[in-house]
Amino acid sequence: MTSQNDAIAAMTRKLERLARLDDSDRSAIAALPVTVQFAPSGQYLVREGNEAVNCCLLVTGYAFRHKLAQDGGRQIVSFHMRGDMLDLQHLLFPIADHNIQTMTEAIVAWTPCRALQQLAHERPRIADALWRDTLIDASIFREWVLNVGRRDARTRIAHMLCEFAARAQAAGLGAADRFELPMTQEQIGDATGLTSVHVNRMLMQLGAEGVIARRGKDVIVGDWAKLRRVAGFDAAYLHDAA
Amino acid sequence: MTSQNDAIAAMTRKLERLARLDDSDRSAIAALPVTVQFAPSGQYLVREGNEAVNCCLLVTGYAFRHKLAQDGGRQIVSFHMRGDMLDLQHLLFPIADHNIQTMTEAIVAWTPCRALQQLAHERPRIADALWRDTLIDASIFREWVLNVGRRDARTRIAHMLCEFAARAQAAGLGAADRFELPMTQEQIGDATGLTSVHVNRMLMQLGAEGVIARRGKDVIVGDWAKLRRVAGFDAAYLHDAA
DNA sequence: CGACAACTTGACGGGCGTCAACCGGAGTGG
DNA sequence: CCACTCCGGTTGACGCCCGTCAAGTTGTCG
Repeated sequence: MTSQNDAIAAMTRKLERLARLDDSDRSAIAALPVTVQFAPSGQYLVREGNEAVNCCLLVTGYAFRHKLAQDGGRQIVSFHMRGDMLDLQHLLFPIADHNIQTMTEAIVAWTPCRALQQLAHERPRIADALWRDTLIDASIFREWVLNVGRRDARTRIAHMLCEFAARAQAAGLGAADRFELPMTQEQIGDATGLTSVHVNRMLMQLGAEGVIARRGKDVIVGDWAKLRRVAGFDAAYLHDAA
Repeated sequence: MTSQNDAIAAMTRKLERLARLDDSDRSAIAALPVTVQFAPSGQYLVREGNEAVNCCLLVTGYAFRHKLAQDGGRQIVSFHMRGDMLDLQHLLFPIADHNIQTMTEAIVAWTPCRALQQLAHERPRIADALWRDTLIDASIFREWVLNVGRRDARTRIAHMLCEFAARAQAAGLGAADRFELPMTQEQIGDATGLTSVHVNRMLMQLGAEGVIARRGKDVIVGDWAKLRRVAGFDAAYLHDAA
């Protein structure tokens, strides 16, 4: 019960940041049929090739999208956190073209794609919000193409840290100079097109330079200006999603 | 005059492939205010940081999107051809987050973003078509992240060729085994995260293996099965846009 | 406290970048 | 009509960043 309300509240908060909603929009969102589910770490939420019937909202925890190359190599194409809607990329397609998997324990809320589509058809402001969210995702994908295509290992990882920190803070997670980095170094490697060994080398180097420090899964940013400089990070591509 | 009709026809054809339109949809599209422009090769159509007021349709010719890294490195994030709408990625944002540039001489048609937005609000089928188009672009971005992140040089280039051939054919350009490859090897390098020198080496190698042959700007595919195998190409991510 | 995943570190090798030279075709101007 | 220029393509030599392999350490959970 209460977790359903949490889910609705999370979605409303997210959409509210993307477009100006009125009360009737908010009550239409509240009327969505929602099923809440607990998911352990590593659970698949969407599988490539399967039909995406329900649309998934991440209420708590972290998840990531990934695709597999023919040789078995895995490429993570985005990370997701509390409040993110994970299936809008599939909203108008029958078949999923990538996988989504939890990275930690998570609570997810499912709602039928049909219901969301209908909401979008009836309510232009909600349609705009959903559409804008998918466009921000697309902008992030483009930045990732640049990241893996044209930056060296140290820069790539620094950039990934900047983006994750910015988004985490926008989602109300972590503090200005400290946030949780829930993924393993192998997952960082799969996101940046590197191996876990080399990710480790670069993280150690950034640590030795005093740019970041690590306490367990937490990252403490010692020098934001330098981290941004190393990363070549400009948050414009996040379009105020952060 | 006639080129305006060409532009409307091209857009209608494109949207028709993305959603089922009726006559009223078609006449609404035909009523869009359109300005047709000739653009020489290398012309910027959209600049990062500028406001995207008008939305651009590519009537003939080729174009590409790109972003610049801090060190001056350029990453091309997509190629575009006849019939593609180039600004839907900016439709709901004030500021462009990447550049779009022609790759050949081109004819482009401009229509106010506002007019398209309004059309989308009034006509759910057109909204679906436009939205679906942006989702396909996003799916292609994800595949490119995989391409530059997890495939070696030869595979990357082969994959890029497969995608371009598939999309060109869907756009009614080229034959089953021969198509124009309008970009320079440096542009191929910027799209695949390689240098033009290495692109050349790989193209020569694919030629020596009999997979492809080149006649000027044209590519002749000698062995489709092998090219697809080398590339690890599966067209599912194009979602029948090809 | 044992098992297992994740992290850490070192040695070595290769794929691709860098630099440099040369070639070939298309456009240009005398 | 030919010489000049320039851009793009082609090829070789060399070196480095990062992958690979392997061993050891730390941390966590049962």
